[in-house]
Amino acid sequence: MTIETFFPYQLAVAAAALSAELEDVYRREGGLSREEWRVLFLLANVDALTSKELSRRSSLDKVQISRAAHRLEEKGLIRGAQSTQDRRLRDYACTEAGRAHFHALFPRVEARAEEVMGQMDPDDRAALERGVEGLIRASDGPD
Amino acid sequence: MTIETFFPYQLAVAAAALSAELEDVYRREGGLSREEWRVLFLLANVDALTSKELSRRSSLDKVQISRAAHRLEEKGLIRGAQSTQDRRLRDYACTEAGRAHFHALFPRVEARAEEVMGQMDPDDRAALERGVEGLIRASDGPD
DNA sequence: GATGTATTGTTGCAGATGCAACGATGTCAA
DNA sequence: TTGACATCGTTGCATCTGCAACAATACATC
Repeated sequence: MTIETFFPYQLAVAAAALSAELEDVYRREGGLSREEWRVLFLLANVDALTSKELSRRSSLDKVQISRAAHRLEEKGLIRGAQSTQDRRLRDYACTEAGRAHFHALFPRVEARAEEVMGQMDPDDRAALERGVEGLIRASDGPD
Repeated sequence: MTIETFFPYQLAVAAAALSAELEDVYRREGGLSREEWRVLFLLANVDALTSKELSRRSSLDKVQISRAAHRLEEKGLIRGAQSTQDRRLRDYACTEAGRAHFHALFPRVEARAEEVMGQMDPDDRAALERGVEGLIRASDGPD
């Protein structure tokens, strides 16, 4: 048994490779960290989300959300305010500048992803997409 | 388009979930960081490897290898010395304690991986393994 | 050999990260 | 209403990480 054939290692390497490609785009061309990218992604297509929902849907913890949101506010890409329904939470929404920034950036990120995924055998690619969904179901599954 | 259906995000989440499960084992039960785990994994099954080979085969850069190797040496799990063939490099080898530590730890890590992977539909699992190999080939491919 | 260039491991340092603690707020039972 | 407990966002702090610089070594060319 060598590490190159140990499946969890293979999965980590494959995911890191694709992630690094995309991060190269939204960091260099968009000036965003991975956490900021995820938060902006979530907010760009909806009216507003609470910090709690952002955390759950981005797979980031509350500290990461707090810090990423601060930086995005400083950049003028989102704005946040104390929630009126539960004053422990904060409601976040995209600014127009944030929406524009995201919609300018997203096609480039998507294109880079396609550059990598497009090199795969189509059947391998379909298998990967199916398998990843299966693993996600198994991970947050009913245990 | 929401982030939950964006494939690169799904892949990152799935990989992070499995990785966190395994890290929980080799960190808590083995006292190893992810970098230390990979280096020990590589050295446990061979006579010796140079720092350069460790870096390439572990997908870690030279700084990470240098620091992980230092910590493993402090713990008495590996030993290193300047290579005689290329004195810029270092040769690393497992100690007996290191080999014993790894072979006591590995089945537990493998078992945890099986706990997660075993919850997958067998066809999904086969698809995942095939897809990951395909993505790795596409990543370090002939481009 | 001498010299210039490339590669490797290590280290310093600035920035990022994870964790625990804290105050503020909400919830629920009495 | 009061009190006990839970949840949320933020902040300090210790640690980790990535990046650039550096010294040592190897290699190619002359």
